Amino acid sequence: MTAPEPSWDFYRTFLAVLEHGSLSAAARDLGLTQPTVGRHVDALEQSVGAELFTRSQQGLLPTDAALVLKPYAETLASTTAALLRAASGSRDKVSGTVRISASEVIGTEVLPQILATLQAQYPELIVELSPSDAVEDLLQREADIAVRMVAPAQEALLARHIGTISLGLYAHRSYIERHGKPETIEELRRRHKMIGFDRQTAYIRTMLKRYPMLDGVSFSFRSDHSTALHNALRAGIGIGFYQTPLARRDVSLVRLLPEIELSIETWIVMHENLKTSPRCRVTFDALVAGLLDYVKENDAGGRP
Amino acid sequence: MTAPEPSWDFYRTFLAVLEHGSLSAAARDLGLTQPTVGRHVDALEQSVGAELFTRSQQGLLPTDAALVLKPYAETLASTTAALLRAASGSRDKVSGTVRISASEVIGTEVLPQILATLQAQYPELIVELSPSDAVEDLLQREADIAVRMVAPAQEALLARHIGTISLGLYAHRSYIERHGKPETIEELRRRHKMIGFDRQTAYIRTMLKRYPMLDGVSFSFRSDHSTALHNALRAGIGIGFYQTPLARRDVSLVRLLPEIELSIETWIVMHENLKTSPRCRVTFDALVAGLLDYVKENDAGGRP
DNA sequence: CAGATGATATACATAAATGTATGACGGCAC
DNA sequence: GTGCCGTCATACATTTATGTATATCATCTG
Repeated sequence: MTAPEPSWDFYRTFLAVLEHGSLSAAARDLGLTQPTVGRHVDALEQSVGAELFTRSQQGLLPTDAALVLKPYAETLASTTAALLRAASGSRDKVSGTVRISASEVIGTEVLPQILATLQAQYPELIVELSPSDAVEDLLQREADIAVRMVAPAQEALLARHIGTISLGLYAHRSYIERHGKPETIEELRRRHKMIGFDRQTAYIRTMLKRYPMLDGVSFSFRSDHSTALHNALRAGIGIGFYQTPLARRDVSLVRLLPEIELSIETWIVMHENLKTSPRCRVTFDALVAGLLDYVKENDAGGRP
Repeated sequence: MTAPEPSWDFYRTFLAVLEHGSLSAAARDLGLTQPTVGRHVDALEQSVGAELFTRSQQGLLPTDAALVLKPYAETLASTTAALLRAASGSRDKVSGTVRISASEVIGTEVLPQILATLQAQYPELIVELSPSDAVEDLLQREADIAVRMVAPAQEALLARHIGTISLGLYAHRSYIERHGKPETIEELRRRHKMIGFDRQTAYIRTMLKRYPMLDGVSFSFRSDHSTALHNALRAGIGIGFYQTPLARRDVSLVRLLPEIELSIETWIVMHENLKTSPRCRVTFDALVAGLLDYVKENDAGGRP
């Protein structure tokens, strides 16, 4: 009755099929062949006692059962990846791979510089940077180190509070030239176009909670992609929130309504048990130093 | 240069070798043979580029590298186990396996009754109960449902606050007959023996913080094992803290110094994405109902 | 409608992993 | 010391898993 525990490799194959939607595509990805992948799926279905896919000739459609199992398989995949990262590099030298998770803005605009100097110092260090506003779970080992905007509430995590990054309203010079400079919130609401996020993110809710009078502003451009938003801002499409330290680096950006200011807390978080790993240690330290520098620019040259 | 990703089965073998300390023992456990296990370890060492064990003829000693990888492998094992539990049972019927983590006291003294009625109702439900004071990590899927004494600080978890369990000082009637009944804390400190935990647990620290005058009481019996402690208490060895609802069930236990009272908060916690699983759902609900009943006994027949 | 493409399924040959049998070494009890 | 039991390592046979080749069907394109 009790089927023997399936080969753990079946889970890898299962996940690949789930992600690619066909045996053939999964086989290409895994470096196997289509019959083998098919047999793996058969065997796994046998073991778990449930149909995982409804086969058709244009691919495989996952059943509900397969979707239930998907997050587990994803955990397996991220854990094996983390294991291999942990195994990479020796315990004395700074070498091997470290995976960093950060928000899109921080990851694309701030971290590259910091990591560049780090890698100059440690040429054998390989950095995987995952700029994403989806929170990757450190406990599930999706990343080794994370730059986060929420306080970590986890025992097993080593967290370092960096400070507060301030956000202000900015527009490109060219926008101001065409539309003028709003001097009051009322003007902003009535006569100007804003740039914002596509979804009601936690960030937006925070903004409205702090500045309820902003409710009802019209948006001319929405995107979930931070870089696209920033490029839209720089292209003069409209007015948007921008991290103050970043804005200072671009002289063509003009601060508007300086009384409006949001702030986000920043932490750097790492697994407790990675602190003995030299590559994670130095990366953590470099991120701390670099981001402390970054938040310092909040007020540099600010109201004198 | 880049070794191909090792078979995920190697991790399972690796973990078994780590746990059993020898190729042969691991092979027996896995239902493989010793040469196969040896080859798996060889292959994994090749893949990660590090020695994992120093071989000797009385077994294999894990290297530092192996110890670094151990927690990852353990995560893999618990995840695969959770995956199989998730796959067990259909989505309509209450069947399959659910794994519950709880403290030793709750797990041994309180839950069996609750689970008995649950299983009478759902004969196809299989319950795995892990009574342990080590916190099993729900995010790592070591358990499906946990009864916890600390507030869960995790987004992805569905938590239900049960209430407060009160703890009081109790002794068995036979102890009182022999040593008398302490009427003051001073008497307790000077003339009585207490039963307590072996280590300085968080619980002990809480106690001393709340009742600093208890510092310096002498202990006649210490153990990390809650059941052993309670049996010692019932055997009349000494005075100890006991959960009030439990003590009420045993008429031979006498409450001492009723002004001394500790309380522990109780939560029931489950994965967010398990709430669609009928077996987890009904188990969760049964635990909630049963433990709400249990904490109600705190004050039943209390100070009138 | 014909033909190219991409999908799964099956039959068969091959390569790879596993098991069996055995040897060598070390600890432990008597 | 001797016998016994445990360990790992190696050589060889066998089973198992995998790859190759092919058939069949669906979809899209011209």
